[in-house]
Amino acid sequence: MSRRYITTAIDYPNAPPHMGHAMEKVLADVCARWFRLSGHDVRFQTGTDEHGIKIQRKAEEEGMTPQALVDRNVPLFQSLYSRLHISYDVFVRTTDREKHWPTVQALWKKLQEAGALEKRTYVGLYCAGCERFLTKRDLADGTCPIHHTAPEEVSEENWFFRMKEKADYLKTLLVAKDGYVITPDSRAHETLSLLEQGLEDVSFSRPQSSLSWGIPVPGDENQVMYVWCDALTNYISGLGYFTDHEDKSYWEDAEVTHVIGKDIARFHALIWPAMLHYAGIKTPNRLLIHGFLTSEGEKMSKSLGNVVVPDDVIAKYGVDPLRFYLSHEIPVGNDGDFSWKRFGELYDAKLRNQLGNLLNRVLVMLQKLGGDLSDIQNSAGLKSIVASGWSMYAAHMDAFQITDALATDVMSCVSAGNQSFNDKAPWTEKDDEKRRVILAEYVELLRHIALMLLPFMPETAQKISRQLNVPYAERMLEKDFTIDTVHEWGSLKDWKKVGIPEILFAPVE
RNA sequence: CGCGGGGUGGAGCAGCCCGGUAGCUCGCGAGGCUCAUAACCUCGAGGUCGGGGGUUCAAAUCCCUCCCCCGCAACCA
Repeated sequence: MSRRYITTAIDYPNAPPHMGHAMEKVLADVCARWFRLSGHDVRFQTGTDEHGIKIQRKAEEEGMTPQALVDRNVPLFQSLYSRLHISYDVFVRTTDREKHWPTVQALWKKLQEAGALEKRTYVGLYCAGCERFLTKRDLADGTCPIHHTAPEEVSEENWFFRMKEKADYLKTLLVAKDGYVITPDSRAHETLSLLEQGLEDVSFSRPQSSLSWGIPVPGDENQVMYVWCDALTNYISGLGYFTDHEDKSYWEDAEVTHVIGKDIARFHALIWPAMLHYAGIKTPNRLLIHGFLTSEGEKMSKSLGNVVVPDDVIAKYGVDPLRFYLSHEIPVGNDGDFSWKRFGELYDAKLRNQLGNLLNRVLVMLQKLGGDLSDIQNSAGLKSIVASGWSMYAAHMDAFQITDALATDVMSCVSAGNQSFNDKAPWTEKDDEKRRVILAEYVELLRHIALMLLPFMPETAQKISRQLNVPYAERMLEKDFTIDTVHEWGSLKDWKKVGIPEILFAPVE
């Protein structure tokens, strides 16, 4: 058994969560559940990034303190994730002064000791209307595109992170692909290309006067940390680094995977390893980078009015169909689309007609014969379908190709089941005992399908297993449940009888 | 020359790195079955793989070039 530590990005709670948030968490959860199921000792962490100017401003607009704003919004994320059955172990809030701040401030000091930080004067183009610095790229004809005024040159003191120093180190790290992997490859290439273009040192703090909602820089009370040292550090503050409850085992002795979106890929790929290297901490093992969701083919935006709220989908179809859609439709690394039409098609074709119907047709017939399961055979050749299904499935899951695992490997077991069932045509068999023995094979097939579905649709996996009356059904969602002893054909000797068939996925609309 | 992604049957995608009968899902049409959630199974129609040029016995796949689309990133302007 090896240790695995998997994290998501921490969300910015200046507004309620949307489908993009759900997608990332489901992806990470599918991975975490697969890790556990295949016998690893897993720690899964998520959280919220609660500081920064946007929160500060949003709070002002709403006439409340920033703390009150995040205290109001963070539970929206937590409650969504609990409804989505995101099986995280730790939830880090960057405003947590007990658990998060001490690590961040300690890391800051380490960086300082290592010579990574240097105070400089930053000169930038400041737009008074926006109350922020603009880059040349933001400008339209030399003026702010929003306020149409020329920004003024303003200088302020910042602590800078000496990123340039680590360019060679990072290049070596990326090229070696040894212990530090960026998935998918295209993102690794992009990162290298960024490196080739040359790195700039990064502003790590702002004066209190321009950013007050953040963690104070230790030993320099007029400075507040900018996002990087604050937010990225959540990955180790959740492990209590540099405190008296430090647990390095899930970092030093674990395979560390950060699941993040493409928007923050470059920061995770460059700044974070550089920080860790300065501080003498090992780099994470893998960045798993996902794309973005569009809605009905267009960019999700408030002004277009096409922002999809996970709750609407959950209310209509339920949690597992949503998890299924996200895992089935959007290959890791690609952008994906959320389409109600496509959702409905998938729900009907895959979940109701193929999966639900297979379960039902088998179970109803067997139940009429008393449901006895003794003597599970392999006359329909299902054993080899299951065996090769498991092997492809495991390979895909281990390679984070979860779309292939679900859409190809699991669904082809389902489809092979329906196919074989038609060929065998047990309803034409007049001898009850012979018919029962045939049916028992399909029940065993379904047991395996449910196991394979577990990372994707935990609740459904359990429902199927309950209908099948599998002995482990009640404990299969526990974190120490593994497939180790149960993924072999006919391995369940104490399984005697099936349960009551029920409709798994009801028609919607 | 900013960077990146993409253009494959009606729709959505895979295949491209490592050239060799163009594949999957949905949808559509015909037939079969009737155990089952009008579900299941089989067969079929439909593509000169964005255009042009090159390399090669052979190109969706490699090289050059042109055209077109989408982002530069998540609710915030």
